[in-house]
Amino acid sequence: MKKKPLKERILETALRLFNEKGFHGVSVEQIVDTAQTSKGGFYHNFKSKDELLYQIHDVFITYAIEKAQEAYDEYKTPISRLCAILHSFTKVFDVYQSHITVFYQESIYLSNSFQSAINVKRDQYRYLLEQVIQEGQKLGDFRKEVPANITTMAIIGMINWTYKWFDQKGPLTMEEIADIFKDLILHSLITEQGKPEAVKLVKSFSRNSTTR
Amino acid sequence: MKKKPLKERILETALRLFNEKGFHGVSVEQIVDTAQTSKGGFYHNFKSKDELLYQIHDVFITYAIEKAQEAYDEYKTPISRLCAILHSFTKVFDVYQSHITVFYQESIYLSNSFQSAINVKRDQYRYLLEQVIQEGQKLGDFRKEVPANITTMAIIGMINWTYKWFDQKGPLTMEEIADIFKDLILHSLITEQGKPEAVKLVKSFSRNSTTR
Amino acid sequence: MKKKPLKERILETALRLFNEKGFHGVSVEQIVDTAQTSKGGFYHNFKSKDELLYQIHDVFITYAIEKAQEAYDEYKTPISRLCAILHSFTKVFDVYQSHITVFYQESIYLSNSFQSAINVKRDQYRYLLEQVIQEGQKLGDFRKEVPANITTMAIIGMINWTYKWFDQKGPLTMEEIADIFKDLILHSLITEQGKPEAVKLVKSFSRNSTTR
Amino acid sequence: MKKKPLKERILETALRLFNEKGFHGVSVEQIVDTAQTSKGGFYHNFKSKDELLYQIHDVFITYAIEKAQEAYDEYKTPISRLCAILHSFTKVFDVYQSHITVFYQESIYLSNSFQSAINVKRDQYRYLLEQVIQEGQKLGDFRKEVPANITTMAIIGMINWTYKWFDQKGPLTMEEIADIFKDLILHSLITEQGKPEAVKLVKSFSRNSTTR
DNA sequence: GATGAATGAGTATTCATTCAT
DNA sequence: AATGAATGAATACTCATTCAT
Repeated sequence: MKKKPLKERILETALRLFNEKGFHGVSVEQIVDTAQTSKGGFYHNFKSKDELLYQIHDVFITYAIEKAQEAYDEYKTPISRLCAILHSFTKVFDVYQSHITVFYQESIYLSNSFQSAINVKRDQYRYLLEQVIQEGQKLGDFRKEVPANITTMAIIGMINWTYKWFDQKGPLTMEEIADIFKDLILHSLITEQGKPEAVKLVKSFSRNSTTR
Repeated sequence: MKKKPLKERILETALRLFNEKGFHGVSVEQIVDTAQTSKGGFYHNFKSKDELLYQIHDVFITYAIEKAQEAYDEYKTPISRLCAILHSFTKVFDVYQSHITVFYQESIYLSNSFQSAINVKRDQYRYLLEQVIQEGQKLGDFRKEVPANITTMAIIGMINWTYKWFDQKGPLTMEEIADIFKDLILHSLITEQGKPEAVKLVKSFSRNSTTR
Repeated sequence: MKKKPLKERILETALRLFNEKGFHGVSVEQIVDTAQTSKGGFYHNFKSKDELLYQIHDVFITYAIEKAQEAYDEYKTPISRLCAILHSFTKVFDVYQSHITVFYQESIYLSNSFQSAINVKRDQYRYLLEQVIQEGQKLGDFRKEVPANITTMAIIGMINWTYKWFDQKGPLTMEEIADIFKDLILHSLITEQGKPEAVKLVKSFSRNSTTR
Repeated sequence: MKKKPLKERILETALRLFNEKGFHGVSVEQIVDTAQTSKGGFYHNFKSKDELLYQIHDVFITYAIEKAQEAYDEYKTPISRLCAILHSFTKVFDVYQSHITVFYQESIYLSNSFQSAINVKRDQYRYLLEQVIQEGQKLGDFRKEVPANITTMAIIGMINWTYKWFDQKGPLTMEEIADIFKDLILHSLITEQGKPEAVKLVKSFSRNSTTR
């Protein structure tokens, strides 16, 4: 019956429960009962409930950076890279939706040492995106009027907030939403110079250009 | 010495503490000690710790809707209304930054009845913004290619996320950030038809138009 | 029925139980059950089980110093002072036998800060006795061949060890035992010069002197 | 690398740890980690943590009795026997200082059956010393005014208490301390008749006698 | 003989809430 | 209105012990 190793079983169970009721709404007892193990089994695998929370954070943020980095590496122009990074987030979302919720909702409760470990990776993610925007501005594809750092945070906010409202069973898939985000973000940043490339990546541009 | 009424003192103290350590990181005892009152004083004013959390939520969301509604009412065109609503958020931020953090961080821990009360108001806020976007699309000022509801959530995410990173002592004021957001959002939505009006509201448009 | 204040009731109950089963052999639950109160009642009065242990220590050692100091102050010669201090311990024993057992048995488990607080007082007690012996050696009443500090520890050992074997229901009272200790100790320390005074304080000396 | 047999390694490690932190301050896990073995290795050699504690007790008390008995057997007069027994304790101390601490500190936590096994040997030790004193009193070497049993406990207390304060790195060796104890004890017990023999065993007596 | 994952009863402690004063 | 002593259910965590390998 129980195929999966205990540690994994605990992690997944905890994740699901945290996602439903929040970190503080779930007791270790509930976790071990649901995961069909014992207190001992839990603490044999995790030093504390806090460490479990950290691991959930770490799994997600590590994966998110990895996917974003892959997206960055695969493409060579700022516009295509930006689109690819936005798109990469849909993959993260597919696999780790629950992690994301827990990540943004409960990170305040991580103990200090765990928190700084996470912040390092969080910053890496932000930095990657900011880089792409700066490169785009340098090359003249993106408007220079908006500061790269604030723009980065605006985009990150737009993306991250989806964890609050995205519904798996809703009318749109995460991929479709990502396409809309790409559309909005490219329109908000692109210069005349960048439009030809954008046309290939976002449908609405073509119409836009032809209309003109 | 203690000028303010007890209830207010408790609310403010709790808010500050919740903001620093999270709802679950603060006990009623800490609140009453810091607010220089007693357990009795607390429970005389609040039915439960949960109700206190609710009141914090309610104060903020009520104020946010009010300001957004004022902004809506004061202006008559979608473009100016959108700008005004974005701007209104800076006022909310100035007064209620701590509330906002608690609101987005801890709402999961509100008991069900409180949660639905809050959700009603939360939806009102969202609806107001969505209305403006739909009106703009109808009138041809905003692009119809992007769905109004997703766009609304994108904007809300962009704005709300600021509570995670905005720093009072940072280089930019909330007002300056709001101007950047206006710039980004208008560029992402506006049509050729809307540009003349946008020019008056956002600096960068003028440059944009003349360049062309 | 319950006349005594809760804190006192908990202290006495805990003391009795610790005395019987040792600090680690008694749970907070057992204490509160026996003392007819609740976990909350316990922790309202004591920060931790450790603090309770500390208080037991402190009550005893404070009383012991006080009685020894009184004995010291009441008499003026080293011989009479030594006898009085030995005698004072019987009073301490009468009132605090259980405390003593816990004190010597469990002090290793006090947390560091508590431990140093106790050690300060423990040293005071030792110092008082050592003073008396040094004074006696200076005046020529006590033999100078034995070092005062080791002699002090020998006496303290002799006295303290009684907690391991003294039996309230045994054939001898603590007072009678103290008389025997006085006898042994004076004989082990006294010089020819000191004997006249010792005669008045310990019976066996008279016989000793006349026989000669 | 690991020359010693596992059981011995565990015993020594446990002893050291118990000595530092007390029986309850050390977990089986800490023991096996420090001793570089496993839970299984532990329970293969000891039925329980309790049995390990018992073995520490037993090793020490058995050795102490053996040395005291050897001292008793080697000499034939009460005075020389008393001195030899006091001296024998220094040997025990050299080899088993940690055992002694654990013995006196933690014996309360031995389970009943183990406790009675230990008490039998403890009584043997006491009995041996009491015998010597009674013989001395019978022969007229020791004063009859003091009861043999209380005197025995006084001596045992004096000796045992050293485990609380003796410092390996202190100014005096255990042997020197034992000499002082011999001095004090003989002075406290000896009669005129016994003095000639005591002179040979304790330096200060000679001075004493000549002075007279 | 040896391992270490797993157990689960037991522990100290916290904390929102009540209520007599 | 205000106090703070008292409650007791709930919580995270420990640890001696077992057992399949």
